[in-house]
Amino acid sequence: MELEHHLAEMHRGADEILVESELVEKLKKGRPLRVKAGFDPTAPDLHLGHTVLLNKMRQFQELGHEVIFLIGDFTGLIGDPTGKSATRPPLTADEIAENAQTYKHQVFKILDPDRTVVDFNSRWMHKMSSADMVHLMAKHTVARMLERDDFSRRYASGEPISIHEFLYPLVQGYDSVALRADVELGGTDQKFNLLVGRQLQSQYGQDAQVILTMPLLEGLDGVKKMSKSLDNYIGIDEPPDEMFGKVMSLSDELMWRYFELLSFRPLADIEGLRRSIAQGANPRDIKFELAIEITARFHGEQAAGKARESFIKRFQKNAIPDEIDEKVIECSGDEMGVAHVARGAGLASSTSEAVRMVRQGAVRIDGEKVADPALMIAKGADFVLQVGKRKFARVHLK
RNA sequence: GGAGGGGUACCCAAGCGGUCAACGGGGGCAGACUGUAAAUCUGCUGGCUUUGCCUUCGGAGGUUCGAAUCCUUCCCCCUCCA
Repeated sequence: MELEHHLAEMHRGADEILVESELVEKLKKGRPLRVKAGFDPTAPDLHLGHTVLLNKMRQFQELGHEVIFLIGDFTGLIGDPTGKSATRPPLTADEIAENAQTYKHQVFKILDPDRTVVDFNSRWMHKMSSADMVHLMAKHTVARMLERDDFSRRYASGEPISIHEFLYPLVQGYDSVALRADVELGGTDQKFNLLVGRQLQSQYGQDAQVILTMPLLEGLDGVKKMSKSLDNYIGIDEPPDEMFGKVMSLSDELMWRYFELLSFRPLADIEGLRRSIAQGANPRDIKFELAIEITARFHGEQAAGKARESFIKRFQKNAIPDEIDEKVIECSGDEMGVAHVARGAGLASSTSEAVRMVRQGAVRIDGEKVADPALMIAKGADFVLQVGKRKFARVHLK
């Protein structure tokens, strides 16, 4: 009974569990499992996409298992294999330590700190000798490496593959050996690497880990995976209003995906919500529920409620939100052009862009549309400046 | 080591001496419409002291009244052969 419940929980949201029978065997032993999940040290700003995995880790903790939050600082030193940009400068020890702190701060909004071991793969990788490294490399073949989708695709289409990229799966797999992991969690894109871990463990005489993959969460665009570099993410440190607003901007279709992967509500509940829309409920109201649940998780119930209020105010009543940033802008002469003010207030990234915004009718002062890009504002003025639908600032020209 | 192909704005991709801040597509942003969204339509999409000026087509030089386009050289990537 107990076992079946365990398994059912583990299956929730999961894409694959390999090999399930081995998982059952491991569970039957009755001891807590060592569950590993690796994270990249260079991107300590977590977003909701990462939390899909964190939620799963938390679930394992709740089921009584030991979770290892592994920071791949060694792997990070090698450099990003898929990055097109110039080689990433290696992180210093200080930077890594700092990132680790940020990680902890963010991760423990979801994980239970008392039941989480934070570790770094440099702990064993730095000690590894060149000879050991050669031994490790000897455990895998080029042909098998090329089985990996992205490698084979790149190879076939003539894109470069650096030798060191082959080290990635090996090192990650070796981490499982070093940690004697029973289970490794990861995104579906990690499947290959996770499987290498299994293989290496057997070759090093250990029981192979079970792997559990979680789907990748699509970003705000609904197509590509959520990522910082694509700027389609919701960061878990974002202010409540921002977070709420972003969830509300999801398309109706995408909303269900978020319910599935991020909500803690029982699946039956979510089915109920779907039915209510079929029966004529406004999808917007259902989206409110999602936005509240997610915002409350990171900012508390109260902040979530407030975010909802200001959202309604801003969009449904088209009013100016209560809490907006105040900006004091230094005015050198007697007056200053709107475009400069907008740039100065951080509402446009360049003067040229600000001018464009005005021409497109996207700029408002105290709710009034600005028509002339050359409009001058007198020194000492106080007003609310709006660029587009969501960018506001209360400005004082000093 | 040899032969060939290629490096253009966020991405893809035209252009191959002036009319090029650079066609087209994607993406993004804005406006209209909506339910906030999607779809659709329209516009914008290097910067600035914005009816004008400045910097951009892998880097550096050069030819020219004038270069993304021609020449030299360097760097990088790909393919085939060894």
